[in-house]
Amino acid sequence: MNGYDALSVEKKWQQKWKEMGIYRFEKGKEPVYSIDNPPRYASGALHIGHAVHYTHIDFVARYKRMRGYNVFFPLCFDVNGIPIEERVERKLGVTRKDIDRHEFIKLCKEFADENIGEMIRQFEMLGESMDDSIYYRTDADYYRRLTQISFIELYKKGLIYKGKFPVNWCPRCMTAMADAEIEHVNRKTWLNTLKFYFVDYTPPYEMKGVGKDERGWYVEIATTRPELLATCQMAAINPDDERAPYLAGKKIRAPIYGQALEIVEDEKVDPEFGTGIVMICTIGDKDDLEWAMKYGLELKICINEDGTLNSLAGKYAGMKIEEAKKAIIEDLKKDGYLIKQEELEQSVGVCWRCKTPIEFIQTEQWFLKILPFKEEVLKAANRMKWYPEHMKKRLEEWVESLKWDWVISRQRYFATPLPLWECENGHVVLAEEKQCYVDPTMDEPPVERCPVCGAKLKGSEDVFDTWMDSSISPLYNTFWKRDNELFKKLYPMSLRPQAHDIIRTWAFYTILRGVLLTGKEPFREVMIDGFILAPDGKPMHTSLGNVIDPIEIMREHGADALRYYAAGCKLGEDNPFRFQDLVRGKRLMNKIWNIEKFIGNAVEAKPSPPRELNIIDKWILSLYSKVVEEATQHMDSFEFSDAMKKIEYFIWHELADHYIEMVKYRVYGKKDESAIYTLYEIGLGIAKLIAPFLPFIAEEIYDVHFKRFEGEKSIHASKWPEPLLIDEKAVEAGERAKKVIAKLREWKNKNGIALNSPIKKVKISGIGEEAKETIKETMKIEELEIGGFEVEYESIAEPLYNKIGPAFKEKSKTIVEEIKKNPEEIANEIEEKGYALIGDEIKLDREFVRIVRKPKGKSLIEVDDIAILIE
RNA sequence: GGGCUCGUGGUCUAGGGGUUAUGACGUCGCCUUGACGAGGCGAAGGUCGGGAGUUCGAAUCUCCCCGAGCCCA
Repeated sequence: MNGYDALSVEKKWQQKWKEMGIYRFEKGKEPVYSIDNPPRYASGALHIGHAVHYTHIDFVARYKRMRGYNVFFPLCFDVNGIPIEERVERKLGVTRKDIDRHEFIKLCKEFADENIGEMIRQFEMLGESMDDSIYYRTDADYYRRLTQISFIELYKKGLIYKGKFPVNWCPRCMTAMADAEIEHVNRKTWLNTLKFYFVDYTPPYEMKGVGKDERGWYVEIATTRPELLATCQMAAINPDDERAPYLAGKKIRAPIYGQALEIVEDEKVDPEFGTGIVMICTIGDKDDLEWAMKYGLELKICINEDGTLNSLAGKYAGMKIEEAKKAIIEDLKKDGYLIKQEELEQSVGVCWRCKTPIEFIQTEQWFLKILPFKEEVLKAANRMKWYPEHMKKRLEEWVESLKWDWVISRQRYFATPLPLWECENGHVVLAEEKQCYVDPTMDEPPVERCPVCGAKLKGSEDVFDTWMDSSISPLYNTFWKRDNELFKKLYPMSLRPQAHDIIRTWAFYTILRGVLLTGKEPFREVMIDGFILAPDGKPMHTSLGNVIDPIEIMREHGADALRYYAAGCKLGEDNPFRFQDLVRGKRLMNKIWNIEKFIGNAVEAKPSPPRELNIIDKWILSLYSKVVEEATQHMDSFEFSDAMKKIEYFIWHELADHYIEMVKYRVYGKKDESAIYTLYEIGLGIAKLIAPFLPFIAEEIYDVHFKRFEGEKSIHASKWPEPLLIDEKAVEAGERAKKVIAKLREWKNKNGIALNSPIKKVKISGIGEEAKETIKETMKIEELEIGGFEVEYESIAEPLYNKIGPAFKEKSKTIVEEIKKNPEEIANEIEEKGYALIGDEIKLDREFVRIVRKPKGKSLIEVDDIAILIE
């Protein structure tokens, strides 16, 4: 009855908050807490992982605001790159090469625009307190301008170069790809075992993988890529292989093409794979490339940009890779080179969008030097605080393993253009900073002709890898190149929140760019989130049918319920989605709602501190104050689940279960000023404590019960609570009263007595008088005596393991056993003599045991050393 | 194959050297008392993925194995 109606309340505040505009960053106001909010990729629906991550970020934003910070938390979208191009291509059934470049870009922008409106709506539903007055999108001129300016600066510093270099290439998308864009999938393929005849060598005897036929002796080599035979330059065998002494250094001939290959020893060769001897083409996969570097092989590439073979491939030139593979296998068979074909499960690098296998090809690309800056990046990473700390290791491992520079150019359309023109002789003219944003495919160069050779200039058609855009978000956010004064104040940013899958991309590139362009790390703290898994603990996949839609969850249970789940997800860990958390969250909210209703009914005017506080009020205020302290500490280190748990336990199991029961007699009718004051302070305080987590219900509670007495128009513009008082004596007395009352309630329950039915006479021994009235009134005891009856106590010794262990080592076990066997005797002995004798020689001092007093007798109710007698 | 992380009652989770192992969801029993039955009281249920080791003592540390996640190869 009168439960909390989340859905209608949330709808109301979504609307009102928009009108109120309370989440505004104010330029110049200190102190600032700035969040490098991940720009949401403008591809469409919010998934549950996004929902939880952005909710975590919102916890921080709301908390910091309440702590008095001027919070910078932008509403922002990432609108560059291949996924949007892909969507548009698929939607229109075309490839971008079919339409005009600028027409295509326009279509991409329109596609993004359509999504952004819906995504803003989703953020509102979630209760995100992002600030739309500092809105940005990464495809806007004002943003791309910075990408270009940063390129110009890096170029002038000599960190950019153009080079021929083998790059990952998707033959379908016709673009170079960063390693990060490559997915690995398992595919079935044929492993072909081929004969490579020796040039002029006769092995001493037949061995595994070495055979002889009418044409002579040969080595068997297994390969999945026979179409690359033309570029084959070496073969290798593991030095531990027993055949190595006979084969290493010998020469063999590649089938069909006939070039001679030397067999080398290399421990990277897996002796178990195929025949244990591999052929090395310069560029088949990354291992090949490493070998090519290691042995200084010439880079021979037989695959073109469009996935056809070039003239190196001889008669197979012009064929597509798969076609050529089939043809060459036919020829190998025909010519007697093919020994056998086996099916093989193989991990293949594919384009993350279109799943076409990636090839290495030689292209002209632009590079940003990163290899010389590994140390600096690591140092910068060390100056930042990582939550959780172990995430930093992932970055370190990545940086240390880097082998080549960053390919920053792409052959795409929907991204930031490189701000440069080139002449036919390869001279480069950079755009001027003031020209940016500039699109060299449309705009004029700053000079008419090449200043070096006078040739005509042509605008670059290359665009940037979108990480070039993403990794300047802290520079954009701190007004770099827009307002130098602000930049000096705001950079580095306070916090980078992100997920653990892009440590090697977003985090790394951002730190690198920050270091290269400013000499400083881009943020002070990094908060790394894990993934949200399906309820079954597996990653969510449409094909597995285990996808959870956050929008549906919110429509059914409300955003606060979803946020309650998010609060239970530990930072940095992968969490399965838990429907049970929604249930618990809703119950908690209902509980809080009713507590606040009780408090609201009791309070008529804003109470001032009373002349004297009741001891029970001091008790609950102390517990409350401790929770405030603990929650604050947890929030400061992004331990949301710990904070939430502490707050929740206090609200439900201290405030509701005990305090409110104990205070009712002073509220009904009497309006005790100490009680009203306490209820008001805690009622308001807990609403504030839950405000970052459950912003909707917190606001509604504030609006209904507290706003008329408080100054702020929204709880989210109010101050985070401070501890009020901590009185250990009151805590002790309150805890004892709580135990007595709990025991009496339990006793009533067990005896089928209604909780509010009176008890005639109760005697209690073992507590003081402080809380006598509370116990008497709460339990409706007509006559309560403290003391007033003889209780026999017995002392019991309990072993203190952490004391006994280090002192007695291997004898500890016996001692503990003895104590457990005769707890009373040992306690008595220690109380009399100061020590107890165990066996003949072990003297057990008082410091090794805890002596507990317990009432003796069965007709009593006992809690610890308290005895209760009901007559 | 490598780096990092995780594996605790039916389910999810806390705890990361000291011995009745936290709580939630679910289950069972009792209780309509003036904030709340979306509540209260109580109960059953785990020996902490498996194995070995270090230690007086291990869910907690070390090693190996098994399973999972992310990234990389």
